[in-house]
Amino acid sequence: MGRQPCCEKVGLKKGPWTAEEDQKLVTFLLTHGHCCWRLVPKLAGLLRCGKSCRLRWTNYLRPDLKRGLLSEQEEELVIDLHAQLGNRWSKIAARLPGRTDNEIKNHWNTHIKKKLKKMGIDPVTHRPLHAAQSDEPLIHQQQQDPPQVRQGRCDEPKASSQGPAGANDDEDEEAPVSAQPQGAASHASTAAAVSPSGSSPASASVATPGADVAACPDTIDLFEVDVIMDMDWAGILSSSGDDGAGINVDLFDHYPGDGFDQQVWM
DNA sequence: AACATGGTCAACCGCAGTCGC
DNA sequence: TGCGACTGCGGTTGACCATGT
Repeated sequence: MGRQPCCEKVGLKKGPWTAEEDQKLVTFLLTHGHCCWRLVPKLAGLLRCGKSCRLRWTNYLRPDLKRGLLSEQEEELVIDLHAQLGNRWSKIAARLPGRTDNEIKNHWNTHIKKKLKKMGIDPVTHRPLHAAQSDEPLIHQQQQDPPQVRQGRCDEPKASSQGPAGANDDEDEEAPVSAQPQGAASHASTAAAVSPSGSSPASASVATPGADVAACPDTIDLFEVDVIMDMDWAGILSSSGDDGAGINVDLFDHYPGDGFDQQVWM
């Protein structure tokens, strides 16, 4: 028997997020954090599944996200990391603070791939195209092993299995920069890192969190995302009913007075 | 000016891994 | 130990926008 779908599909909205939905989600997460994503949409008053909320948050709404094109340096790093890690975008993203796996994946597929091909390099093997089948050494020298990780995680037994090469599977700990994939990455640095360039088409209509920070209540340090994530959910849940169905939380109650200007988010 | 084509990127889908009971 | 629930990840899709004809 198959697993239940991640959410009851009935009545749930799909497709692009509206500014209003973004606002609800951001407001809720910044206020309460999330205990389990499944509950977030219910508590936040969204007709979305938790998965969709998580994706929207991690790929677009997180305050510590950089926006705009990858710099030359970042691009080089991506190529380098791809040569070592293969299509493990989340691992690669962990090395680029403020960038998401989705963003890097898209950039790879649309820009870097072409660029490499133009340069005569096979984007998969990172070898010169004409020598793709030969035993010629890889372009990126730091590869001790052939790209055994090739396409995705399925090739390795599992990350936690203390992989064959301990040296290789602990990228996480040796990551020079904030390797935490989630908001934990860089509270202090996030403020500086946030650069809501708003170059994305969608960003014109949705929140640009970095800019909004100042408008949020001072009771919440918006960059303490991971702290927020540890907030008292039990209390929230109990105060809002436990079946989640009849939850009726006024999201903006948590913003004292007019300290939070909803319009700022738009 | 209208249409066609290509590029970009946000969002979805489904599978795999992890955790708790 | 097995099972189910939940989360995370990578691949893919489709809508939107820009450019070319």
